[in-house]
Amino acid sequence: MEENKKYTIAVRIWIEEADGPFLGIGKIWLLENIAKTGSITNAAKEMKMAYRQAWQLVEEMNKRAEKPLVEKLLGGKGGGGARLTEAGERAIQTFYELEKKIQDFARKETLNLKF
Amino acid sequence: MEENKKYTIAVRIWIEEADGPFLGIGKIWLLENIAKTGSITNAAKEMKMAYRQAWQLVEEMNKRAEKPLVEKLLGGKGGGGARLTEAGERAIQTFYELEKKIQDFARKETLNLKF
DNA sequence: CAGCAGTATTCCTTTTAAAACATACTGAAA
DNA sequence: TTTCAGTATGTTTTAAAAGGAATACTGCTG
Repeated sequence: MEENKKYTIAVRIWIEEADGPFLGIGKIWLLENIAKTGSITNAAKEMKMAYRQAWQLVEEMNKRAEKPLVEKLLGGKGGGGARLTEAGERAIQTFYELEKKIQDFARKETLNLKF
Repeated sequence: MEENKKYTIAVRIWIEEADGPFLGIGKIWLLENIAKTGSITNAAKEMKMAYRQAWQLVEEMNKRAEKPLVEKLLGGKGGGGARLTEAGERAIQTFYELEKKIQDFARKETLNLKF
């Protein structure tokens, strides 16, 4: 009798826009952490990511979405911060809904993979 | 009236095994090119990939599949070559079937993405 | 037994991406 | 008008991955 390894299917989704990949799980995590911490700086720390990169991702998202997903507050009490716009909140929801549907479907389709 | 950008959903699937990602579209292409050209060398050329890397991918596939996906012929007329095993042929089929099902489903679920 | 073409394998260079560093700028509040 | 924490941005360093070069091996064939 031959060996019986276990294989599973993995699915990754992201949103494409005219200029290429627009929104995947990485940016979604960033959005969530911005919402949670109130700033890009702290979100980046939370994710052990450089502020610089986090900031660039936010810039890109805001430019390529129809309206900004993150509102940035410059200067003032506490130096400022960042928070999600309505569109930002919706983006998270939409993404996870889509992801769940597709992954559930994929799991259902997977039985007895052999290689 | 506001801008109306077009967003689409993209899906990528791959097969996981105990030690992590096992088989994705890249290795599938390699398998196809080996089948088409009869050798790893020519498959690599076709894909503008270094022989070295192609060879490593084949090694990995063969080790982690229950049985080898590629049969390698060493020396002899024409120096040898490589061809797919039954399991290799089946892997390609299985992968594309799964991919098509899931992508079709994803496309159906996508209407009117807004960000 | 020399030639050949592809496999097998090591080593070194190059490219690229990520991370780290540095430094202005902003504006509310004490 | 100085402090402060976060945003904004350029530069440099480092690390990792990709690529290329070189060499040995294999076994049929003329």
